[in-house]
Parts: sequence; C-alpha cells; structure tokens
Amino acid sequence: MTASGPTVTSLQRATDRPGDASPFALGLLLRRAHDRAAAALVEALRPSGLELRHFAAMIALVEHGSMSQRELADALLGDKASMVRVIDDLEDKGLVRREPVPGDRRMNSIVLTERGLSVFDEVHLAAAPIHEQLVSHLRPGEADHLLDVLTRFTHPDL
Amino acid sequence: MTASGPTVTSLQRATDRPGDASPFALGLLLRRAHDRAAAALVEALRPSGLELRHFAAMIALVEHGSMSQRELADALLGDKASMVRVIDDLEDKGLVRREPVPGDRRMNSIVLTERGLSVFDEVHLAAAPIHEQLVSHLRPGEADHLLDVLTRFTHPDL
DNA sequence: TATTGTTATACTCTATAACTATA
DNA sequence: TATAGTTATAGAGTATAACAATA
Repeated sequence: MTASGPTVTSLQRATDRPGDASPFALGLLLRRAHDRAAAALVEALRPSGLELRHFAAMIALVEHGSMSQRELADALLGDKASMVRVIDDLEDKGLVRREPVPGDRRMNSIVLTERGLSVFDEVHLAAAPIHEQLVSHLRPGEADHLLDVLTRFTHPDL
Repeated sequence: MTASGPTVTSLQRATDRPGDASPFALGLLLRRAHDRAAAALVEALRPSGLELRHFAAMIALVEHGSMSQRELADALLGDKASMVRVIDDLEDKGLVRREPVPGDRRMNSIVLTERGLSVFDEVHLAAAPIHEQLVSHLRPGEADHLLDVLTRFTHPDL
C-alpha cells in the first residue's frame, strides 16, 4: 500500500532546487552509512567476542603504543568511566594488561599482551574481505577517496 | 604526560602497508563524521525544540507526501513503537496530523500541517549556513562528491 | 492468521557524581 | 587543589513483547 497523497508543491521550494541538497542530508547519510559499516564490522568481531569499542581501543594501542586510560578515553570520545569497563573486559580476556607507570602511581599504562596482539591480527585479517565487500559496489578508487575526505571532514582543524 | 613506550614493531605488519588501511577505519571515521555533523545539526534544530529523529520524519514527509507510521518507521530504520512517540511529539506541536486512511481503518496517514510546513522551511533555511560551515574546510566540490558517494554506499542494491 | 498502531517493559549505552589514592 | 582510576547511579535511546482493532 501507499498512504501517499499528492505532494504539497509549495513545500518543494526548499528542497527541489538542483544542487541545493538538504543541509540535513549529510548528517542523515552519515548515520545510515555508519549503521551499515558497523553492522558488517560487528560480524567480523563476533568470533572474537569483542565489540567495536573494545577493538577501537586495541587499534589505538597498536597505533600509539601503550596509553593511559585517560588518553584512551579522550582519543575515543568516551568518558573515563566507560573506558574502565572496556579495559576490564579486555583484561579479563587476557588481551591487555594494566601496568604501573613509574613516577605517577595514579595512572595505568595499558599495553597489549601477546595474545591481544595475535587476536588483533586475526580480527584484522578476517575483517579485510568484509571491508572489501562493503565497498565493492563503489567505483575504483572511491573507497580510498571516501576515507581521505572523511579524514579531513573529521579534522576541521588540520 | 604520555604513557607511550616504544611501539611493538611486530604489530605493524597488519597496518603499516601503504594503501592497506585498517578495514575498521571506514566505520570508525563514519562514526566520528556522524557525531560531528549531528552536533552541528542539533544546534540548527534547537530553536524549534525538535530533535533529529523528528526532523528526519518531517523530511521524509516532504519528500514522499503523507506516509503511514509503518512506512516512516521502515524508511528511518526505527521500529514502529519508537515512531509512535515521534509522531506524538510532532502532533503535540501541531506540525503533523494523523488522518484516517479510507479503506483501511488500521492505518494513520501522517500529513504535515501548515505550521509544520513553515517550521520545516524555517529550520531548513537556518541550517543551510551551518551545513556550509561544516564542509567549509573541504575542497570545492568535495562536499557534493561526498554526498554522492555516501548515497551510493548506503544503497548497495542500486 | 496477519498487520497497524499502541502500551508497557527491559535492555543497552552514555553521562554524571561521588569516592580513593595519589600528585 | 587537581588528577587518574573506580564505583554506583541515573538518564536517554532502543528493542521486545503483549494487546486491541482491523484486515
């Protein structure tokens, strides 16, 4: 069925001018795009029992070496209280360790374990074909270009 | 401070190959990009007292004419129960009406009111400069290209 | 029997505040 | 006084299930 009646033509003036997409279009598209990508990546993570926020922390640790929980929380836009539980989960699975920081006993230095390292690599390799399938209907080079533009979009200060 | 120690070099093999970005990079970037866009658009909506999901429904109604609540829920990826409250809010504000559908008394036809129409236009116009500022640091044409690629990314079936 | 809309409920995620131990 | 980590709690958002009316 369709409940659609005739479109109110006076409304069109704000949306139907060519090249004048809704200022909300970008945000709504980004939400759908994220939902689609996240659903695929969650599948890649399922065998490891990890969730996206856990793996995001592991990626940050690979990129930056060991980090404090505060640094991880800031980098991943979460609050420090949420990060405690993420690290708890990863530590319970033996993927990271909390180590003392010489010179400041308030802080933990979070480091990947050997097991965390191999799990990271396994997930990483298993996710590659999933990513490929995710962008397989785009034209050649568009996926890389998308990554490039999104990187600069998310860093307006650079 | 920085808790960083030396990076474990054996880890790099999965991430440091040029052109071999993490298969998770796209998903994580999309989340950040969405958060940034959503924060800006929420500002645009503040004067109207609406939230993104309300305005998303209004946009759908402008694009498709009147829709049933089921159609709106499907189109916006929400469940029908959540949509009930979105329509409740919009109806309380006098922006939409629930109208009977001739031939099927189970359904409501959701239609924008005159007030909803003018509010839509106001928000739309107020959001334009916010969108411009959001993409102002991108190169000319990149924002349109981004919209184009995201549209196709979110519609793998087309 | 299936579907629309509704209501109530449960669950997840996030955000906030308070507490400790250190600085 | 300020900060890192922890804990407990409250709130928002979402998902699920049951229900009534209708098909």
